[in-house]
Amino acid sequence: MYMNYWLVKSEPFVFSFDQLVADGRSMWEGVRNYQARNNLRAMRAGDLVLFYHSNEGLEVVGIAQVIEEHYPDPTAEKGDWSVVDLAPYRKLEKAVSLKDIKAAPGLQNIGLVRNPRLSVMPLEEAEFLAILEMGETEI
DNA sequence: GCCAACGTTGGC
DNA sequence: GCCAACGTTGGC
Repeated sequence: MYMNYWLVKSEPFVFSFDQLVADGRSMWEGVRNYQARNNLRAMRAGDLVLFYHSNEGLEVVGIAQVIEEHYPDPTAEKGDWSVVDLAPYRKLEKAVSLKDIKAAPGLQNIGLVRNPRLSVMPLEEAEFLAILEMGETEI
């Protein structure tokens, strides 16, 4: 079975990975960027999603899993926006910093570096696995 | 807190 | 449909 890999960003003081763990699941709401929305719509149930803390932390801290594919964003008052539901999958043994990602061979083209403002992005399998390895975590 | 990069809006 | 102006994101 083919699986897609993704990375989402969240400001930890707004919604952290620990909060996702505490809640058990979360609707990924509020995306108002077309590229990010289209990425949400391409997510399939079971896909794994790296969870990155932006603004504070600046590190990948955990893995989430898509448990509900896209549906209309109930928080959108107008426009054509989507959400997915995510559940916590695993916390990384060791957080992987943006600095280390930038310094890693093979991660030079990762969306996180090339397009730092995009909040939902696809990852190559090799990129996903490289970050897991840096995080000393196996799936 | 600054500012660069990018996306969106709106006048023409 | 172009492009200038503006707003937002997010690293530093």
